[in-house]
Amino acid sequence: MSTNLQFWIMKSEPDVFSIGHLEKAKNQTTPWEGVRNYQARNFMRDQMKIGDQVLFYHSSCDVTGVAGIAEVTSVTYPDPTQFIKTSEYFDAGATKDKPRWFLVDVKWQKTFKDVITLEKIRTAPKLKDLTILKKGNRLSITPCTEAEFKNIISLGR
DNA sequence: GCCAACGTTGGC
DNA sequence: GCCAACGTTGGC
Repeated sequence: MSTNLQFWIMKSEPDVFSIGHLEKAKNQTTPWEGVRNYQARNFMRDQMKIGDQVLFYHSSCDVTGVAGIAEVTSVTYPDPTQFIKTSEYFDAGATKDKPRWFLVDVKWQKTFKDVITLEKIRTAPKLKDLTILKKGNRLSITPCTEAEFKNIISLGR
């Protein structure tokens, strides 16, 4: 594994878009559209690279936690939904010349048999510094270390 | 449904 | 540039 790869946790509400949706999507790939937070946007625009590994997190649902693995499969490009007037993600302040929102494509890799629950993650001593566990953290995209990434996956075994 | 925490907006 | 008001996130 190349050492310049980065590791991420990306949240999605499974009622809207789950790991199952991603697995069944065309090419098992989706543009990660709808992010309207500057910090999360900046991660996609400035830091994500093809091959980066993603933990797919289910939020605001019955069983919250990491539901599977995905991978970044595109370079950054403007989120097309910001230009679509009828879209809930439409942004009147964005133009094609000066887009405001950027995204990457994400491809399905694996769906865990059981969701690795937030509770399990929270009680793992090695994961005590994980960003999503910090008080008040609501960011939908956060980086994690390779060690944290592997530790989370190991909780499912 | 509640509510803490955070981000954004807009008046000044 | 400050900050109050408002909107959103997301666990519970």
